Amino acid sequence: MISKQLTEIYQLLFGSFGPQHWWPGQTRFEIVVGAILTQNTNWANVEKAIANLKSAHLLTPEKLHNIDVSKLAELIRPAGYYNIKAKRLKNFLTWLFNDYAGRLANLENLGTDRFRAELLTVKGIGRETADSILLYAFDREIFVVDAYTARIAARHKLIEPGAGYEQLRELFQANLPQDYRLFNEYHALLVRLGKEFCRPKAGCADCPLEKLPHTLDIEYF
DNA sequence: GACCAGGCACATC
DNA sequence: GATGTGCATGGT
Repeated sequence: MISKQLTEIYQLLFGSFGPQHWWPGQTRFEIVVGAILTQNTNWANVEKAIANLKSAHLLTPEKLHNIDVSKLAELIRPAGYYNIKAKRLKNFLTWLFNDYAGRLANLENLGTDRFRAELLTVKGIGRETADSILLYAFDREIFVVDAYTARIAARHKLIEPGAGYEQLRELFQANLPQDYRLFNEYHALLVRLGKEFCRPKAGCADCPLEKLPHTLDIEYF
């Protein structure tokens, strides 16, 4: 059974790495901003951008909604793709202010399906970003899929090669206990594993999943 | 200097 | 629906 394999993987990862304390962010808004800034970008660079926003005392929906997009772009420059990401942050804020009075708390009333669908209408918020916001900022039972998740699932033959985002999300989401704390920790552990053992040029020596069935010659993407 | 990093939108077939 | 491209910084 898939659920048994997923549970075994989780136990091996947690036993080896321990709790990852995700999401690394002080406030719900900081989590949302981080989710957008980390798109295809190393987290260390995102931290620099967020530090800039904090230093300028701009890390609130009101402040970011009101500052000039070019000023915002300059502040988040270390995160890379800074022009497009500044627009994406603005798109989120425009939606938040137009439809929800600029208050994240007003989003709490949304059912998860509706919430996800609405996030996906914002240009610049795709599936992974939406799901990260839902899980890590709003404690919704949505499993976040990223490049590491896909690599690891492929490497351990949990899913057919070529599976898409929704199939991967379904794999984890439907075969685990419905607990946002578990989804939170599991995804964080997969990223930890991916960074250390399941990336180009990384070896499998001392990988916590070394003894599980796997293949080395997978395509990275 | 090449390669990579917790994606996404858009064009094109 | 699948595939290709632009977007950009900072670490290895």
